[in-house]
Amino acid sequence: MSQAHKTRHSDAASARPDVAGCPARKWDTPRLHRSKARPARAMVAGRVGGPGPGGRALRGDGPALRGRWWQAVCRHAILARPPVGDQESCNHRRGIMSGSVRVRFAPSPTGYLHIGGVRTALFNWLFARHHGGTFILRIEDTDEKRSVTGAADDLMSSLRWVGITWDEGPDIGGPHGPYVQSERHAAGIYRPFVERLLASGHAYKSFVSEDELSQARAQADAERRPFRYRGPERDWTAEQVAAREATGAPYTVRLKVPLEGRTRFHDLVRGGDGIEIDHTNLYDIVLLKSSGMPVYHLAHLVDDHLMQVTHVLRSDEWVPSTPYHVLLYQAFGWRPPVFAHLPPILRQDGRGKLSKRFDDVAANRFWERGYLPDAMFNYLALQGWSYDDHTEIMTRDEVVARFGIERVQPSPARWNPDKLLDMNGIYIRALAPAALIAAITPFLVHAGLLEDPPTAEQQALLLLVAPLIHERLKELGEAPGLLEFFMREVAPHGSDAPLTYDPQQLIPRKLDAATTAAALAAVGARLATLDTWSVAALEEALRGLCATLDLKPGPLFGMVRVAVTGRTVAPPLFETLAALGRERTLSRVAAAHAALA
RNA sequence: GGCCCCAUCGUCUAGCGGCCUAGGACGUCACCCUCUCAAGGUGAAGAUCGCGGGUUCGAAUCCCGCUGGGGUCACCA
Repeated sequence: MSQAHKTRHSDAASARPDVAGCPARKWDTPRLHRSKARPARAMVAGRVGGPGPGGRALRGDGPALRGRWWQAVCRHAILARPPVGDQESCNHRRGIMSGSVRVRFAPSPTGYLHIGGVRTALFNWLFARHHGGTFILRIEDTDEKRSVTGAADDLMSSLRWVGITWDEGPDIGGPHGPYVQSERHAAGIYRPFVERLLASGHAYKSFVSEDELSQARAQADAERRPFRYRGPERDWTAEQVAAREATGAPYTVRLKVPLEGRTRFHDLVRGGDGIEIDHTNLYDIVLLKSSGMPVYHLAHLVDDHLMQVTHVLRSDEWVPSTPYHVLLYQAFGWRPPVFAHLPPILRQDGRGKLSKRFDDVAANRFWERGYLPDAMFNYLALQGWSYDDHTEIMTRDEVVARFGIERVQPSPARWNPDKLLDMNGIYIRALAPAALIAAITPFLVHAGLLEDPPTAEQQALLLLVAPLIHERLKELGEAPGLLEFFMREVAPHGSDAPLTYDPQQLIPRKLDAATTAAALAAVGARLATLDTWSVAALEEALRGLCATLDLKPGPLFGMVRVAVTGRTVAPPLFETLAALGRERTLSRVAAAHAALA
């Protein structure tokens, strides 16, 4: 696993961090390696099948093969059993095989996109790319009250940042546009479908007011019984409805859910016999608000049908409302898509879903926190999906080639920032030197350590200094703190106070101020006369001084480190001195010496 | 509360009836390397596979019950 990965993020490459305000970076081919990792038997390309069920990854030769093969067959048998009939189900299979898989990510623009949303988008994207299908982005903004202006743009840049690109979407259009529901509503797309349901008796106009509803709900709560609204209007005659409508009373359109029976649907992630719900647990959901705007249940379904979506991969929380959707498909006489409900990502403390209140998970903030998109991509791919028992670091292409719903777990994952951080470190270390400099420069500029753009002199310094912190970085945002003393004559940790010394730090353990001062004076004298200011010469000189002063390297180098950097933790000493230059080194050593007087 | 889903080390996971005295990774700890910190190396601790019943010659793997956790019950998505 130590050789370079040659192919990376094919179609995502050009869409890299062009996030608003996000610096463009140069993405060299990283050398991903971690010597601890095994030679990865799973990396053998032959194990990864081509697209389609027949060619899916049938890994694990030997006894496991049969099991996996059967599982694959069974999963597809599930596809073959949707409620509409054999002809239709064959289409499903054909769909996957012929590469006509169509999936979508359909967020609502109610604010920032969080990491769980990105994961849902990612799995859809991976599914589409793996099967050579189409990935659609659709904005579901049918909630006038909650929609936030600018949220859609923000959300798109979050997706682009991790390298998720769409084939059809609001900004690029496509054969089934527009891709924003409010625009589709304005275009009158949904109305005919409501009329159709009304005409066929699958839906009805409901005249209850919101007040009446909340009252009824409150009463049901008080009586500790479930509230499941079934409008009395569901049995009204056409005349009754017309009469009421003539009064100008506002109404909603509700789905007339059958009072009896059960509805079943299959789920690719869970498998088994599917999920079945008794109609007595359902109610007559609103399809059309009194404002005339369709509700999610109706809008998404009409759009999925019109956009010929074949597979719905969405978050777990939609399971309870899926029966309504199935009923709606039946009412329209349409073939439902294949459902796959993705496990949620739980909060770090495990209590509930991810939320901004408890974890810092706004997707659009990760780049500014110093995360690499590749690291995020890799981490997120592993939240609920795995390849085998040991392969974790994978390029985009590898994940695309290996991804499959069969290996998506039904059980929840938990947000694990430590793991992400570790991966980020791995990806940072894999950056080529030039890529590292490009990656950290915006952070240094932001911290006021570099001009924007950096001067030639600053660029030269970066070239010298960036490699010193390369393997010490886990977040790019740590760069300013680590490099600050190269660029400013100030105290560490962002303070504007001049460089000052804490004698406690300056004086090594078991030494006193006088000895330390004497040693620093000797260091100053020696370095002042050094012939060549190079790493090798510096090391030779300082090691020589150890003998002269009868000090061990630890204490001597330690005090010089504090003198020169103002801190006890810093990059390797000789490289640091070499980069800092003779003049600044000597003046700081002198200043430290003075501080001990 | 009703309904639904889920259940392997602290966390992410491997496991598809015998390859399991349960494998890997993160995190933790120790040691090595070493001018500090990292990185790297070696090793350790850490899971009676939530509990209880079955089925089976054999179960982490299949079935049932329980418990626990999560989701959902809007003119929000």
